[in-house]
Amino acid sequence: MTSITSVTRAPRLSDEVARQLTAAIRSGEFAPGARLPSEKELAERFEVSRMVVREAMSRLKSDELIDTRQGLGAFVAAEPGRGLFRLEPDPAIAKDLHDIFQLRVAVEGAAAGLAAVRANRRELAMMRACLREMKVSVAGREDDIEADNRFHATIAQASRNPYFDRFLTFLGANLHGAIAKARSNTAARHPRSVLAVQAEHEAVFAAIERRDAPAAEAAMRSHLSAAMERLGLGPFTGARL
Amino acid sequence: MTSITSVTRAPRLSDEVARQLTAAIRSGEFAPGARLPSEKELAERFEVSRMVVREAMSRLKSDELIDTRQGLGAFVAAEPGRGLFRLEPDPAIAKDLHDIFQLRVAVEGAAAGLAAVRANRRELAMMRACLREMKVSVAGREDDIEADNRFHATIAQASRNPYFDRFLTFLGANLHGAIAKARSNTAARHPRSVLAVQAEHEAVFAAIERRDAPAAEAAMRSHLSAAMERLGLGPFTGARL
DNA sequence: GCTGACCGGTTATCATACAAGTGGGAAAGC
DNA sequence: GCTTTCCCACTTGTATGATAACCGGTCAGC
Repeated sequence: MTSITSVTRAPRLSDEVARQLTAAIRSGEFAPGARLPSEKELAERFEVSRMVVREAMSRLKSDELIDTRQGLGAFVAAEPGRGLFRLEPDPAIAKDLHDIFQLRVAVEGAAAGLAAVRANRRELAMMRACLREMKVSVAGREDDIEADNRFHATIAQASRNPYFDRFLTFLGANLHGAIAKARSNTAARHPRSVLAVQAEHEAVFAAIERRDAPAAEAAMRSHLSAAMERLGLGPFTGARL
Repeated sequence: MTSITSVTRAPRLSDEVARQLTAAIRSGEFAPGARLPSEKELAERFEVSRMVVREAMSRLKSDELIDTRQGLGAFVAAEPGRGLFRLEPDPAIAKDLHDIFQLRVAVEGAAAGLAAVRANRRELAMMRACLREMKVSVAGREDDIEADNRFHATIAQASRNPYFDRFLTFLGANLHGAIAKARSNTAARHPRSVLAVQAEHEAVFAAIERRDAPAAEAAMRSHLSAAMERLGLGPFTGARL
């Protein structure tokens, strides 16, 4: 047995039905406001039980692609996909990774600017603690991703805008896996870049601490843009603040 | 019959079950990786049929909150909610509206900066056309929301980053309803503010046309921040670029 | 012309049954 | 005692059929 690989598990029927219906709606085959065929009819067309169709519809409902009313039928939502922002599970393509990271740079930069205005003593103390912790690690020639993430998360919270916080957490969760992979490819970080990261972090914090919003935003963008380059994603190429 | 109001339609059972399960997972009652009770057990606990539970689970699956495997059970995802960013259907609260709009300011500002670098001739022509169209409307003392939206959408596309584009479309869809309501409250726009809007748009376009990214970003932020104030949402309070 | 009961079709829910996958433990073999 | 095999309980996936609630239109009755 030489070329064994993971077997392809049979996909669930409801997944497949949901996929096809979603595609049909997104492609405009069913226009907004149009009525979908009845569950019975769809069940016959897909050659599955009505339950499978119902489960698929249930998912479309939670994605706000359709709207159902008892006795009437299922209708394509006026704005299909509103209220929902999705990212593909694992952005393997470097271009996508670059684009998502770019979005993060913009948002987290603005978050740092807000944090400079709004951060309270507790949050400043937290950032300071993270910096200290990372500094210790730098001395030991390794990086402390844990403290790094905490530092960024604290800034997001200090923006006092829960939507910034939530969106950055969301982007982070989607980037972390890909970043870890990219990092393992480019071998371990050089001690030099560890030092650079530390300096960048300190620049961000210094600006926040002295309540200098533009400087904080610029420092954060500069830091993240440098991080992009370290990961081999190319520069930010946005506005140089 | 004085105080008649729209009746509260009985919520679907599967909605309610999905809501409670989602809350339980988000609150950490079921930790990541933990196994949920079986469908049978949940059905008994909620006093509904197994079908209802299955439909609810189906939605949690599509939200990537849980993962099910035949014969084993349902498990909370390692990172619940990763890959999905949701906004509440109708952010009625002014604070939320302000926060979401603030996020838009940050992202669309950056998009304008990117557009200044990357916009091609076709996109510049499109922006110019929108400006002309709005100018005509200004002369007639009314605003052209259609052309306004198209102008902003073109800038988002010109950023050449599909994630900026998609995210701004997403935010726009969620804000439009609330904005329309806020606008009807503050009566019709004054002719003065219509003129101001036109001037702001032209400033944004001028910066993009001369490939001045920082100026484009600043102009867009200034424009959107002014829009926030016109809607009674307060200023942006971010970094002044 | 208007009202109101009725009807066919649709979704929502329930109950039950069977198929298929999983893991553990009983039972058999050594 | 140890290993291997097989069986069984449990779980999710799918199918079927039935009932309730709901909706829009129809049509008899007035």
